[in-house]
Amino acid sequence: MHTRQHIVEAADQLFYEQGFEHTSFADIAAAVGISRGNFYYHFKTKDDILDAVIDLRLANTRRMLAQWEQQGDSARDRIRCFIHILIANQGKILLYGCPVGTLTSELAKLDHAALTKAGAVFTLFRNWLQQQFRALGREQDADQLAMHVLARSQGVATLASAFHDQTFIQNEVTQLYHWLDDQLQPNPGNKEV
Amino acid sequence: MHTRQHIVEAADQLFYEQGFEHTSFADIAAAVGISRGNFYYHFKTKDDILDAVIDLRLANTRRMLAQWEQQGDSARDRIRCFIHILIANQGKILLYGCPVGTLTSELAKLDHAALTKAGAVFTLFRNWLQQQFRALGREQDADQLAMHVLARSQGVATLASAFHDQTFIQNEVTQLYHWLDDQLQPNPGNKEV
DNA sequence: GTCTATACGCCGATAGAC
DNA sequence: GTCTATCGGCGTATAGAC
Repeated sequence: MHTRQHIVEAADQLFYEQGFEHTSFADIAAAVGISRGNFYYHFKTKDDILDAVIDLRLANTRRMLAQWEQQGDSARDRIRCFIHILIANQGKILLYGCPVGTLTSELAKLDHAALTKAGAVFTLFRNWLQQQFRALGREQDADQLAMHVLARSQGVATLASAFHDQTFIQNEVTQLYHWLDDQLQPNPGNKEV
Repeated sequence: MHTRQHIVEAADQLFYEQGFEHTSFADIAAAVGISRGNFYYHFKTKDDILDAVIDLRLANTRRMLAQWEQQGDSARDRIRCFIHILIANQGKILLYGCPVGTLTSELAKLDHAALTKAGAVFTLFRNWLQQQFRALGREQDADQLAMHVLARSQGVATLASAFHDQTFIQNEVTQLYHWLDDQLQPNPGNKEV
């Protein structure tokens, strides 16, 4: 029971830092402090571990979104919470990129069955952001705006990791905040969606 | 001589579609139509193949950028050439994402020595875009604008692949074109960059 | 230059003792 | 629940014939 959760948490971290395929049972076992054999009492296959890891990420994401929902005063502030992840997690992002984006990319290339499930984490963020933009009165293009924010964040994470550039994250986050405020007071001369 | 180039080209494609680590010598040998043993006459290690693949990508990128340099009438048109890759390669992008971004992400997680070299492809685009923005009179923030365009493109590729959404690419490319034109006629009310 | 045969290690997975 | 021992397969890489 306790061990199972330790395995999932260790795998979650290792899949992020080393990649899914590159992480072996030996790696996870060493991180948890158990033998390789004991492993199969808790999980039958490696794919089962991946499944559990994605479930953990889905649960963690739902909890985080719910927390922002209560914490943020306005939809604007809540969207800013999302954008702020780039700052809060910048240390890990500089080293390993975005955990959601890099996992889906890897699974896509592996043609792995869990790709759809991994993409569900993206969908959680997408729907949540969509909801916020609807609250801002952007019913018609709420989803487009949500995808735009997601894409901008992904790009920032990828480039920041590739160039190990922390200042770049700061710059882009500032621009994203400005972009968000531009969406609040629609300017007729502004061509941005 | 001839075989060597075949190997590099096949590896280039397979590394893109399947990932570097997931691609075995057997995969490349099968694609080229040679035996695994013959392989080692041309390359001593798998890392040597990766090195040659990155060299190929660097050369191809330089050629493409030089072509845009001649073809495009204005710096604006040349930057549009870059953005247009998302449309031109959308089929492969929907399946495998961006070849530059996904390779650097993978190598970063593998802690691979070739990571820096792989990042040089990004730098080629970055410097070229920087040059274009300088030609547009944006000397002071040319690099920031270049990184912004790179990041936006990366994000679009990642999300398009995750959601297999072709329309999303179209939308974001249109927005990028608008953003670019906004940079040409600086609007005092525009808070972007 | 290209082939076959093979060494050697790591991986995922299983069997069975404790 | 946890362990040790072990299997079969695939991976990179080597040796040597043609």
